[in-house]
Parts: sequence; structure tokens; C-alpha cells
Amino acid sequence: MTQGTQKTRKPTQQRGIQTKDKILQAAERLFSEKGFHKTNTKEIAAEAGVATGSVYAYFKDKKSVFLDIYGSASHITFLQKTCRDLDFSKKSNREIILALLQSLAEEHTLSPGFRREVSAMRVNDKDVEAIHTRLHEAMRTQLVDTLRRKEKALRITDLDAAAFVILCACEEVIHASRTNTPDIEQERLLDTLADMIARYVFKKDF
Amino acid sequence: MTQGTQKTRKPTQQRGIQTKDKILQAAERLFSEKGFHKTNTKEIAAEAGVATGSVYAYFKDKKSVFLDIYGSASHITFLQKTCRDLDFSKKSNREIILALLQSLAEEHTLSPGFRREVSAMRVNDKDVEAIHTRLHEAMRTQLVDTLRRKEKALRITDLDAAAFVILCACEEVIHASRTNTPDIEQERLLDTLADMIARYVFKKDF
Amino acid sequence: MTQGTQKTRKPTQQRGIQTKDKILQAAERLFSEKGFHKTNTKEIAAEAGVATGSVYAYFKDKKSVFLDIYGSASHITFLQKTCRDLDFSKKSNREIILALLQSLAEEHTLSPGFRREVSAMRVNDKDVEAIHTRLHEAMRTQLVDTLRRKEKALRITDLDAAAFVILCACEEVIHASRTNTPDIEQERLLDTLADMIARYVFKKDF
Amino acid sequence: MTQGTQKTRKPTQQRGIQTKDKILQAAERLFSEKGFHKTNTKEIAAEAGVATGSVYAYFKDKKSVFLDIYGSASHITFLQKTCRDLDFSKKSNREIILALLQSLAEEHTLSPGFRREVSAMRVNDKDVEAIHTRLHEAMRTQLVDTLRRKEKALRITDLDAAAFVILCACEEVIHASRTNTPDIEQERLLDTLADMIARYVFKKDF
DNA sequence: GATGAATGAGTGTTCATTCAT
DNA sequence: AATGAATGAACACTCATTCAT
Repeated sequence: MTQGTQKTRKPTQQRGIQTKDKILQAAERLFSEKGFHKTNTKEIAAEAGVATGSVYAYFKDKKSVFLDIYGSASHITFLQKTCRDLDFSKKSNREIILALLQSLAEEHTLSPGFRREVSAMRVNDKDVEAIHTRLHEAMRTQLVDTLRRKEKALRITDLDAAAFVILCACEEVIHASRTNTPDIEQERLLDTLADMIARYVFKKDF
Repeated sequence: MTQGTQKTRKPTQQRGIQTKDKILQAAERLFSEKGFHKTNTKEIAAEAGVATGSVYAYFKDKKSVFLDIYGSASHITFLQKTCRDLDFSKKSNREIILALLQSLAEEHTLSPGFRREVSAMRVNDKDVEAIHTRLHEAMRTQLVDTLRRKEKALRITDLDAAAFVILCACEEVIHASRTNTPDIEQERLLDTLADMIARYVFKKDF
Repeated sequence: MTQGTQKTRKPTQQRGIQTKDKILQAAERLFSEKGFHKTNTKEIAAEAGVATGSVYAYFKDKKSVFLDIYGSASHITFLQKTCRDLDFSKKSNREIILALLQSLAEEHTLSPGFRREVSAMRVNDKDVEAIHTRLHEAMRTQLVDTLRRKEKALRITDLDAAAFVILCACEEVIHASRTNTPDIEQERLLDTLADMIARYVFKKDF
Repeated sequence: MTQGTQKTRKPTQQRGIQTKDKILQAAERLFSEKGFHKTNTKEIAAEAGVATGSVYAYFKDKKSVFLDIYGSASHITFLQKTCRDLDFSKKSNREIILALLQSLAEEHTLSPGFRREVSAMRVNDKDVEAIHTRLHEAMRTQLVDTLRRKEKALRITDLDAAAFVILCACEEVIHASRTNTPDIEQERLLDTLADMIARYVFKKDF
């Protein structure tokens, strides 16, 4: 997905696929635990149970291992499902928003270290930033579409800007509520955030 | 402020203070431009016009130069002034919030590189995170206090959580609107955000 | 020719011979273009359309591929023909020498890269040097024999030393005239060299 | 001489000059013995009695250590003196040429390994070739000038081409007579070469 | 106080060679 | 016979830190 050059191996055989997967999983584990810069390629190979050279058989360099993990379908899929599955019919507007937030928070919980690493790397690396922007935009589109399904209930008209702002707020609140060793529990923060968003987006909420 | 060991010099003489200041300023310039990891101590010394060894006379190591800059009064002061100066009397609630946002955005503009670096480093470094949390809390306190001054106009009661969420939203929207090479201009995003916050915080806003 | 160990395959079947040939040809092409050190075995295999492992089925290691090419009959044959074909009867002495030079220069033109590579490797590798010496000696013998055919016209008596010196001169002039991005055209240099040799070797030349 | 970038140290202090010299001498020793490619930077540092990093303080990279040695004044000076010191007055033409050859041969004797390495590297490296060409041209100029001093005795008119050809012949004969484990002693070869050149260059030589 | 030369552990990456299939 | 995935030693180069002057 990231490579494509003649030099990196594109595994077709069973064994090759397994090896690449082992590397990917080992790398994700280590990047999450120790961060990108503090993980070296020898460790990745060791953790994956392969030789150093094998990492370079499947990936151009260390960074493209990272990019492959981050850009992989799983990340996109998860984020999109988060929006798609919002069930508008059965709940109050506020509950709908809260469900969205909880879903997003859950994803952070699944690989908190990796998410942390992404937010560190993207500020200094064009390629990481590009993927982050792509994912952000995919989510925005999804969110805009979702909001349109309840158009009559909406207060706001500039859905694009609203979606952008909402996603930013969610991202940072979830991030900060995990790392800031807070005196306020995450649940209370998500509640508050849901309140703010719901009140902003919908005409009434009761 | 960061050291205290016997090894690092605590300048009392005029000359020593000047040297330390030159290093601090040079480092801030370089960290902002190139990031922490891509700036080496030799460059800092060169930019400051001192010898490499002098950096280690005043600072334990490279990181504590960073910490000293970030934790210095100037950063706190700025952020606190931002809140303190909000003039509640003359404007509508929405205008007040917008003024807050613009002030925060302006601070990002003053040293965007350094802020970028902070948000990268804090996720992997306890010490940086600690300072960030401290600043965040200082702002939160300030914001809570400020809101209390207009208590009668408020919709919300959990001011602590609200302040936390508001600040997170501001931080990320400003950050993202700078880096995401956005199809939406910053002004439109700040407007949107101000709308969201004002409607959330205040009983009425018209 | 170079191996003989039990490990390397000695092809008897049609297919094996073809495979070995494909490798040899691919390697010669790549060594000529990119040099020995900058060509890796994977590339050789790819260029030959075989698997990496097959190279090691027919050759002990990378170097013995090189040795096999260089020591092969084709190289000797060409150089010897160059001498053998000199037609002494129809031309002036100077013209004969010039014809020799042009023939040698032409061979350089046919595979300049490979010759270049030989002259680089022989200085650091006993085996390459050995082949080079062998070829040089073969040529010397040939040249001595050739000169003997015109014995009466000769000035000189120490034909062995003369042949050695002549061949060295030819080799380097041709080499240098190709690489030194010269301000003097090759033709003029060959003319000059022919002059020098003819005047040295023959009693008269007019 | 080769660097000049801001990154490589230009030694002014006594100690720095000594260190750079130690590295240069160690490298020349190792390159001569084992060749450029088989000498690694750690070895150079160890042989010089300094740390690996010090090599990179004074030289951009491994190759520029080589270039610095080869391009240094000593090499140029020696070659030029060789020509300049030819004493035309007291000897026969043949003796003059022989003196030239012996002087050149002697230089090869001083650092045979390094010369060998040069002739290997120049065929694959633009920078090495450039220095070689420069030295060759300097010698050519010198030789042409020298010949002009005996203009009346000359047979030839195209001095540039002649000088080029003569130098090539000398270079390769000396080189080959050292490495080809020859059945002919060097002295005999130089004698032969001197004969060839003298007869070519001068009107009479007896 | 100040200098800047010296240090040396650490890292990403390459590639000749092997071997299970 | 042939494959190509896997190996792992080797190497050039960087840079935070120290210390003799």
C-alpha cells in the first residue's frame, strides 16, 4: 500500500504474507509501547521473530512500516463505521452524539499508544500528516452525510465547518482525557462534550 | 528552574545571565523552526554565539533547555492574560467568546513552530506533558473564574468540565486549522467554534 | 572453469547449460553497465530471468561469475585475432601498427564497461590479476610471433620486453583516451602512438 | 582542501592539526594495504588512535578522506618536480628520458598500494578521476614545457599528443611491471621504454 | 567562566549467501 | 533443477555529552 517499488517484496505466498503480518503486528506493538523513535528496526525484527533484513524485504524503510500500519484499511474502516452505525431513530439527539463519542473513545482505547504516536509524528512529518488529513476528511464527509439524514432537526447550515470543529473537539477531549492524568473522569468530560455538540447542532434537545 | 544539581551553573553575574538568555533564545528559535529532534546542541550553541560546552554549563541536558523555555513565565503569562483581558461588559456573549478564540489563535501565530513541537513532545515525554498539564490547568482555572464573573448568564453548572472541554476544542481547532491545509479558512472555523461555545455556555445569545 | 567443488552444479543437460549461459550474459551486461560492486546477485538473477538461488547453483560466489566471464574463451580469442589478422604484406609498417591499435580500441568500444571493471578489480584481486596476466601474456606471445614474421625489418632485438611495453602503452592510451574527457581526440592519440611504436620497432618506416 | 562546508572542522589549533594529520596518515596506510573498500571508518579511527566521530569532524565522509590524500599538495609537487628536475644539459637524450622514468617509478615505489587504489577507484568514481586527470594534465604541461627547452633536437611537432601518450605509456609500464609478477625485470622494461620514447621524440639519439 | 576538540555508543540499511519447499 | 524467502553480519555516519586546556 505504501511501497510499490520494485525493491520491496510483495508477498503472494502464504509464508510471505505471514511474515509481513508478523512484522506489522510487532511494529504496531512496539510503536505503541515505546514510540517510533525509541523503537529500532532490530527490535522490530526480534519481536516479530524474523531477521533484520526481512523488515527491509517488505518495507522500504522504518517509516513506511509506520505508514503502512496507520494507513491500513482497519483504521479507515473503524472510523467510518463509527459514524455509519449511529442509529438516529431510537434515541434522543443528545444520546446519539454521546454514542458517537463513546465509539470514538473506544477506538482510542484499543490502541492508545499508537494514536499517541500518530499525533506526535504528524506535526513533523508530511506523510503522516497526509494520512491523518485523509482520515479526518473521510470522517468529516461521513459526519456531514450523517447529519443530513436528520436535516429537519438541524439548527446549523454550514455543515462542513461544523463537522470539522466537532471532530477536532472530540479528538482532543478524548486524547486529553486519557493523558492529562485528569482530576475529571473521562465520562464526565464526554457528557459535557455531548451536551455542547447536541445543543449546537440541533434545534431542540428535549 | 529545571536543574538544581551541583553541576549546572546558576548564573548570578551579569555575564552569566546574558549567556543563559542567549542560549534560551537561540534554542527557542531553532526548536520552532526545525523541531526538537532535528536541532542539535552544536547548532544551538552556534546560534547563540557560545561554545557547545556552555550549553551544558547552564542546562543539564538538551531536553531541559526545552523544558526551561516551555515552562517559563512568558508562556503562562500570555495564556492567562488572554483570559483576564476578556472584556465582558461591552460585547455580546458570542463576541466575547470570539475574542477569546482570536487571542488564542494569535498566540499560536506568534510561535507556531514551538507549539507544534510541544504537542509532539508531550505525548512521549512525561516532563513536557507535566508542564502542558500545568499550563492547561492554569488556563482552566482562569477560564472558570472568568465565567463565574457572568454567573447569571450561564446555562451550565459544571464549570470545570466545561472549561476543560472548551479549551481542548479551541486548542485542536486552532492547531488543525493551521496544519491541515484546509479547504475551510480559519476564520470560518473560529466563527463556528465561537457559535458552538457561546450557545453551550450562555442561556441566550442574541 | 572456476569452480569444481561438489557444491556447484556442472550442467550437462540442455536446460542447465542454457541457464548458466543466461546468467553469464546477464552478469556481463550488468557488470559492464554498473560495475561489479554496484551490481548485486539479485539483479543478476532478475536480469537472467532465474531465481537468486540458481546463481549459486552454477557459481561458487559472485566473484566467480566475474572470473568466468573474464576468463572465457571469447576474451582471449578476440585479443588473439587482433594480432593474428594483422596483414603485414599490403601495408606500410606504420599502417600495420595503426591497424593493430584500431582493432584494440574497437574491442574497448565493444565492452568498455567491462574492461573498465577489469582494470579496477585486478589491482585488488589476485584472481582477476591472474587472468589479466594470462591474457596479457597470451597477447604478448602473439605479438612477438607476429613481429618475428617481419624479422628483417626490425630494429629491436629484445622482442619480449618490447611487446610488453607496446601492449602497456596501447592499453593505457586507449583507456585514458576514453575516460579523461580529453582535449585531444582519440584518433590523434592513436596516430601519435602508432608513430611512436613504428619508429621504435622498425628500421625504417617510409 | 576537499571540504569547506560548515560542518567539517577546519583545524587551527595545534591539537586539531595533529588529529587531522593522524587520520590522514592512518587512512593512507590502510588504503594502501587493504584498499579503500576493505578499510572501514572504525579501523581508520583506531589506527589513528582517535574516536570514530573525529574522522567525521574533519572529513565529510570516508571518500573525502581518500580525496584529500590523493589531491594533497604532496602528490602534485612530487610529479611536477619529477619533470622540472630533468637535467637536460649533461646527459644524452636517452639518459634524460630514463631519468624521468626512474623518477616516476620511484614515486610508485613510495606508495605503491595507494597508487594501485587510485587506479582502481578512478574508473568508477568521477571525483577520483577528476583529480587523476588534473594531475595528469599538470604533468603533461610540465612535460611539454620541458621538451620545448630542447626544441631543436625534437623530431615531433604535436607535443601535446606526444606528452599524453608518453605519460600513459610510463604509467602503465611502471604499474604493470610492479603487479604482473613479471618474467621480465622492471629495469629491462624501463630501458626498453626509454629507448622507445627517446627514439620517438628526438631527431637522433646517439 | 568559557572553549571546542574528542568521544563512542547507537542506528538504519544493504546484500552475499543459504535452505526449506 | 529451480525457487525466492529468510538470514544476519557488516558498515557509514550522527550527536548528546564530557573534559583538557
